[in-house]
Amino acid sequence: MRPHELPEIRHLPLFRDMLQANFEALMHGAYAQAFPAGLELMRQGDPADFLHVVMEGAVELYAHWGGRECTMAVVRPVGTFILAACIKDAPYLMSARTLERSRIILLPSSDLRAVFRRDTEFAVSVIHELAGCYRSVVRHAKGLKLRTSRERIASYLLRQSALAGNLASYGLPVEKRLLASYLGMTPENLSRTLKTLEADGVKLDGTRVIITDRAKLSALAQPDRLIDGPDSETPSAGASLPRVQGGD
Amino acid sequence: MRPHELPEIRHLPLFRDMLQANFEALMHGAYAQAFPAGLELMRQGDPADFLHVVMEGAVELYAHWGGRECTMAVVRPVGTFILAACIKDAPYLMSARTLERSRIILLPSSDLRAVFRRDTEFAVSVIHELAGCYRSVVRHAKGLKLRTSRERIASYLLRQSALAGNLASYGLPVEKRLLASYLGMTPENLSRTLKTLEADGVKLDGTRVIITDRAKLSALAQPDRLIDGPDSETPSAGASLPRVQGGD
DNA sequence: CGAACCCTTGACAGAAATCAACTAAGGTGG
DNA sequence: CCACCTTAGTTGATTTCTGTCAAGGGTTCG
Repeated sequence: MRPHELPEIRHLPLFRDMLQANFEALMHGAYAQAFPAGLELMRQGDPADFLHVVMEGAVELYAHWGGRECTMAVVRPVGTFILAACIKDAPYLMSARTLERSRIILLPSSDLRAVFRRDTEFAVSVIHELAGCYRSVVRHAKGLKLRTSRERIASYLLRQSALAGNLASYGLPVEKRLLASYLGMTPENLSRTLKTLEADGVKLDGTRVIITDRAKLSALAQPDRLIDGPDSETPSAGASLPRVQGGD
Repeated sequence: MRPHELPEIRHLPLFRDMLQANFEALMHGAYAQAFPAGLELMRQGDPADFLHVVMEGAVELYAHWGGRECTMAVVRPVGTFILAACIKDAPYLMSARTLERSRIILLPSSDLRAVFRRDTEFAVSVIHELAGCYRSVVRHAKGLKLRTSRERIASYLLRQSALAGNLASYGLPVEKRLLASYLGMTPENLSRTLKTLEADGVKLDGTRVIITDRAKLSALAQPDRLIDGPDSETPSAGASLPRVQGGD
């Protein structure tokens, strides 16, 4: 592990309140590893042996069933994933692969479970983390069930604009096909719908998003803090940049 | 609160491991209340002041946006809901209404937060509960994104059959329109698709489900423990009967 | 008995997946 | 440096699926 990484981890909401001794114990069993882009880190159904912390790069969490596949979330530095499976000592519900070359720290889940049993502050942090993850997925599910794909795209674009500081123009953080899968549609559908959205105040130039009429776009997307969420409640990554939507 | 209710609550996974003194403290601020059917218990966006424990009856958790509405879960005795919002002291993401006449116990969320800060065993229970809720919603989202509505219906019917002890015939625990909403479709769509499923090994007679060819139905539904879940991981309600799928 | 309400069915319109072809960009290897 | 290959993205044609609107049958409950 690199010298600058330890304090970065320590400052994560998940680890910042625990006793130093326990933090050190937890980190003692940890090890960092670099992975090339496109590597499958875990497959759904595998036993959960390690909590993963993304230090550099990006990781896609996805699910598959009956030959189909869909993106569930993207985790960026500094964020953690598969906390829930580690805690329950249960099989992963999602697979994970690197989207770029990534550095990831692995914490043995048995250590994790041992430490929160003796460190109440850490237990409270885990509780908050899980509650945040839970609410994040509920929001995702609400979006899928209540909004049309057109509305999901519009609100996604507005949400990203907000994350970029309410800029009218910003770059998409992920490939379009991944975005389509995350939003629950096919790439063809996304492509076509994006084109029709030009009439509603947003235009795409390659990977560049240009909001031409925010009011109009908002009228369509009807952003709602109970779906799109306030920044304060972004899941694992505290002040970082979960560009698609984190989660565990 | 009734005399028999306290031990029932005490035996819930969420409360069974905490210190007796803390359990008593928690219950001191609690009160039970009876509600008629069809009453809105809370509206999404409201502040989370009470953890709810369903002792009798049934509660529907649902979400709304832009004039639309959808069912997210049904909670039955003995189960809890909105734990996550209580912990984060954040607004509810879902509304709740009684489906039948129900008895519900309300625990002030401030007491809850105070107690798990000083009772590690309780904190660990909360962690497990939340992790279970999280995994439950992830499964729901996976079903929505990976399966067609036809497949969702088929696997739902098989899942319920399993809960009923793998009976070939059992009664639907909820109204069809609610089921449709839970499964992410319109009542009309459910009605029509159910009819076509007669060719795939399942028949409905009113509210009665009759599985005529389990192998054929399974081939269509392709039940998957990473979506449909093993019983052991049902969310809040331990050995109880979360007929649609619990959750918080 | 009447009024809701649930469920079903039909007809239709809209949305989305699928299949296929084509472009453009990036990377590889000669 | 160029030819080649791979892959993301777009576009079109088509089919399938799904939501919507409307009407009718059945049940429950006041």
